[in-house]
Amino acid sequence: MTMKTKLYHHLQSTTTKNPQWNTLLREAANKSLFTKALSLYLHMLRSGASPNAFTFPFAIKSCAALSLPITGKQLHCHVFKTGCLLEPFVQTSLISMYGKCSLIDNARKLFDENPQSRKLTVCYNSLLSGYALNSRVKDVVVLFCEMRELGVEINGVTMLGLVQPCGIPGNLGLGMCVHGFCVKFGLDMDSSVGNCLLTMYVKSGEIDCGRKLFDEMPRKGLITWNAMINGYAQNGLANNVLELYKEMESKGFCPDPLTLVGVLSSCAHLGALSVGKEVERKMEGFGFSSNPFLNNALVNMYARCGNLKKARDIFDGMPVKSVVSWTAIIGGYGMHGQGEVAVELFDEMIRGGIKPDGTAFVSVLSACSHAGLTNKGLDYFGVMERKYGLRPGAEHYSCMVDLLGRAGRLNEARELIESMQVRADGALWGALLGACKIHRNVELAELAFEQSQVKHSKNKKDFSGHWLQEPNNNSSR
DNA sequence: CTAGGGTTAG
Repeated sequence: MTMKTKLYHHLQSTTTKNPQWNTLLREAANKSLFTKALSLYLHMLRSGASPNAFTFPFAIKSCAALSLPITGKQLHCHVFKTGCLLEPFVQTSLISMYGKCSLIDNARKLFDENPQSRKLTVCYNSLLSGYALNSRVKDVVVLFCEMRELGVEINGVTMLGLVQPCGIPGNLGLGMCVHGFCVKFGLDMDSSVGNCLLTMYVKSGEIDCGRKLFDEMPRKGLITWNAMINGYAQNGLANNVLELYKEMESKGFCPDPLTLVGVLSSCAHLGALSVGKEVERKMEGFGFSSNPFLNNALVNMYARCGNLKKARDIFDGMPVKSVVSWTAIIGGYGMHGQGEVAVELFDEMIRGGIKPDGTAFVSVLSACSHAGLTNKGLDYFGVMERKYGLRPGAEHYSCMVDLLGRAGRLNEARELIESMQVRADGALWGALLGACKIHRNVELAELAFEQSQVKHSKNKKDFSGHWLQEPNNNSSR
């Protein structure tokens, strides 16, 4: 091949093949085939074609979805070299990628480096959603105020960034204020904003507010129904879940995996095995059988309903087991008196390289407690903070009090309570009271009873929302 | 830029 033909081939590949690569990349990313999208991008580079402003966003999006910050940073370099950084489509995808990879400061830097950012709603929106994802509530509010001061248009996506972080406990006051803003901007009936507000209320435990909003929403979509169903499920209102699920089906909506997750978890709580089995058949019928969320919920459902064999079969058949899958099966063995199996599984999980979280420790500690494996439980409790850096919460102390209490080691239980750094809750006093009853310790029982009667407030710290001024009718929109 | 999900003692 002569120099001339080489050059010709090169030119042809960069000019005529570029649109083809872009199309393939876009299609892969839009189908959520992110690994494929990234490998297409690499193929493209190797073939000599040069990426452009229509290439980068899809590659960057794929990094964000796969949580690959290092590849993301490399893409940032490529963007810089090709001079596409000022393209809003490219810039917003980079900001979003940094936000999703928890590199929010990089996102901010990118936003600040481009003076054009402060004129565009989409740039603000991408940074807002990054702050929201990283629970940086104050930054969200400050940025929103800045938008209003500069007169940048506010749209539904802006409000999503504002509403999302209000679902975390303690932010409900701000959330209600934000809801007011949505109404004033006429965006509360925007379906995504409405769904987001609904989720915010149910996550804050304000299930009645959520239901009111749900009933008022004029155009309820599948996501709306799912948000309400899962809201009930997360608040332990399992009967409401089944009722609403029935209503949803009667209205002709077809459930998707998210619907069925909430329904299955409620079946688990109610011990409603027959409904659970019906859901399992539906899963198979709709082709959701390999959904890991649904399989975790299914393992939990069978375990809680007492069918440990079925739970174990599903668990064993799962190709990828997360800490949630392990927690479900460990808890299942634990609550049915097979603490030895639960402990073995817990150790097997650790040997397999899965890091236990606070919930996994709750399930193994309670398994030890039920099976009388007192010292084993004490070992786990010790290792929890020392080895895994997990600070025990009230729920862990409750398990420990239960564990020590059942073993008759009431003084140790008492000492443990006295040494606690977290506030005791009703469950802890209940566990102590139960132990006192078994071991006939009247004096300690009196104390436990007294304490268990104290109302344990849910620690709802309200933001006053005074950072936000009332919106003027003449600004924005 | 873009709304909804699984596991947790008593």
